[in-house]
Parts: sequence; structure tokens; C-alpha cells
Amino acid sequence: MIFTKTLTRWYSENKRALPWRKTKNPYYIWLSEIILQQTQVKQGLPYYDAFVAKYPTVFDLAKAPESDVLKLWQGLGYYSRARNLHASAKHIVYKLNGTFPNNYKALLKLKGVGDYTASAVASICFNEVAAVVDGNVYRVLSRYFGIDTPINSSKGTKAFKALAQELIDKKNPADFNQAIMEFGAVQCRPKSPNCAVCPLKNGCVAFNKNTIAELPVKIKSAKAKKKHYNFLVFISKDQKTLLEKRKGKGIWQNLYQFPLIETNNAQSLNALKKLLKTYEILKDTDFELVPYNKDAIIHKLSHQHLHTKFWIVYVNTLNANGVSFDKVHDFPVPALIGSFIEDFNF
DNA sequence: AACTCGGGGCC
DNA sequence: GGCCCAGAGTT
Repeated sequence: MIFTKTLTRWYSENKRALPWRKTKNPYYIWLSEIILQQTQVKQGLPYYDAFVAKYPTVFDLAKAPESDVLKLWQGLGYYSRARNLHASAKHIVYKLNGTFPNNYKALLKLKGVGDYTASAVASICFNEVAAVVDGNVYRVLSRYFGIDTPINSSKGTKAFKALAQELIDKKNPADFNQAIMEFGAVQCRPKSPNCAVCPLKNGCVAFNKNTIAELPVKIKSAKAKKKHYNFLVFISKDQKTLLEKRKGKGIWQNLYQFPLIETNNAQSLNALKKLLKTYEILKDTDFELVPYNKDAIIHKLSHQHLHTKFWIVYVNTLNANGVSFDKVHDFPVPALIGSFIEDFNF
């Protein structure tokens, strides 16, 4: 088909030189695909290099403590990717005897590997004819074929997967999959795509009907909820502070933070001081409370806007859980906390 | 089918 | 402010 041929030719002439394109080692391809989930190449690239340097093989990754893996992942977001990456590395090493899964069905069983990643690794490393469907593929196909089925409806998911599977180059699935994604990222961009020099514009329905800007169609997601976070930055006279590990289901699982008080609205100095007097750690001890930032820092996540204040709590001593200032940098923390730690200059 | 999970970059 | 990004897992 002309679409498939044109795309693979375009790719051979225009592909970017990226480190994971120099190898077919499934460990490296898997690693790159996990890092690139919901993440642009520019943002993921330094993390890929860092992981390859620190964990050159799946055995090195499997041996590492989870906390080290999260530390290296710090700042990239979607931390379940790091936790699942590590868990799957351990599974491959200790349950599969270090033999990497070598087909779509087996890859799909790994934690953190869904339809997209299983297809990507299977096609790139093992030449399996498994079409990838990511954000780029949705965009390219919806425009070229003029499809307005919402890409995030169950109907759309199935339809685009089937279409991609039909179009994939059966002789060279690896290059076709990478070609259509690269084309979406570089040429058929979400905003201001470069239609002027597009090799597919003659057959592109959206280009010819001038509906490029309307495609792909996507069902809107709910607006982000506003939350109020008050972080307590304890400072003791012997240069220690407190960090706690986040547990349970929510954001930043297994990362560390300063003790947090979530409130329904912004707190004044006096209101927070009152709250702290009943706070377990401070029940019978004197403390001094000083706000660090006057205006709340608004940290934006996909589904939450965190209106954040850091409060410095001066105390005489801390219990055995106190963390020396020079150790603070060793903990994996969310970007929001990391920025504070840098700014505060522990 | 809807919701949750990050952070950065663009308009 | 809204949208997007080499998506996956849970409810």
C-alpha cells in the first residue's frame, strides 16, 4: 500500500539518531519504551542514558533497591513505571532465569507492559508483526483516513489498532512501527503540522478537507481538582529534619516528603499553628513556625493542582527518625519537594 | 467506561 | 487556562 511504502521511505530519510536506535537488545528497547510512555523524547533522553550507565543489564537493575531506582527516576513522573520496571526486572532475572520474554504474548505479562509496549518490543527486537498504537499513531491515522471516532473510546481503541495492524509492513514491522511514530512526532504534529512538505498530503483526507485541526477527536477528561498541601519542614538544633515515605494508593507512592498536612483551604500562620499544637510530634514541645513561601506554589498534575506552602518548624530535638541535612539529598522525592530542597539549600 | 497516575513544554 | 506526550493499571 502507498501509505505504508511512503511512510517507511520517509523514515529512512528523516529518522533522528537516538541511542535506542543503535541496538536491538530487548532490555534497552524495553527500558526506552517504558521511559517514553507519555513522555517526549527530549524529556526522557537523559533518563535513558542515566539508566543505561547505572544499570547496563537487567541483572544490575534487578539487584538494585527500589529506592535507588526511584531516585534515578526522580523528576520524570508516573512513578509506577519505575516500580513496575524494577519489579519486572526482578521477575525476569529470578523467575525466568534471566531470559527476556521474546514475543508479544509473553511480554504482555510483564508489569507495566501493555498493548503498546509489548507490540513495540516484539516488533523492534523480534520482528513480530504487532502494530503499535500510541498518541502519534492515533493522530496520523485519524488525519490521513479522516476518522473522527474518539481515540479514547473503547470503540476507537479497537478500530485504530485493527487499522494499524492492517497497514503494518509485514516484511518490516520494526521500521514501520517506528516510522509512523516518528512521523507523528516530527511531521504530523498536534499543532502546526508541516503539511507543506508532507509526502502523504495527496492522500490525506484531513488535509484535503481542511480538517487537520479537528483531528484526532478525543473525549475530554475531568478538570483537575484543587488541593491544599502544607509541608512541615522540621529543623532541629542538631541539623536534622523529618522525611516520611508515602504509602497507599495515591500519587508519589514510595517516594519521600516532608510531613504533610492537607487542608480544605489555605491556612494562615495562626490557624496552622493551632493545628500543630495537637499534632502528634509537637504535642508537648515548644516550636516556632515560620512560613517559607508567601504565595502558594501551584504544582500542576494531570488531575490535581497542588496549592502548596512550606512551613519551617524550628524545634529543639527530633526523635530517632531525624534525617541529617546532608542525607536529605539521597532520598527519592517528588519534583515539587526536590525543587524546595534545592532552593532551601540543605 | 471512567478515573488515576507527573512533569514539562507549547500555545 | 487547555492540550499533548513512543500508556498502563484500577475501579
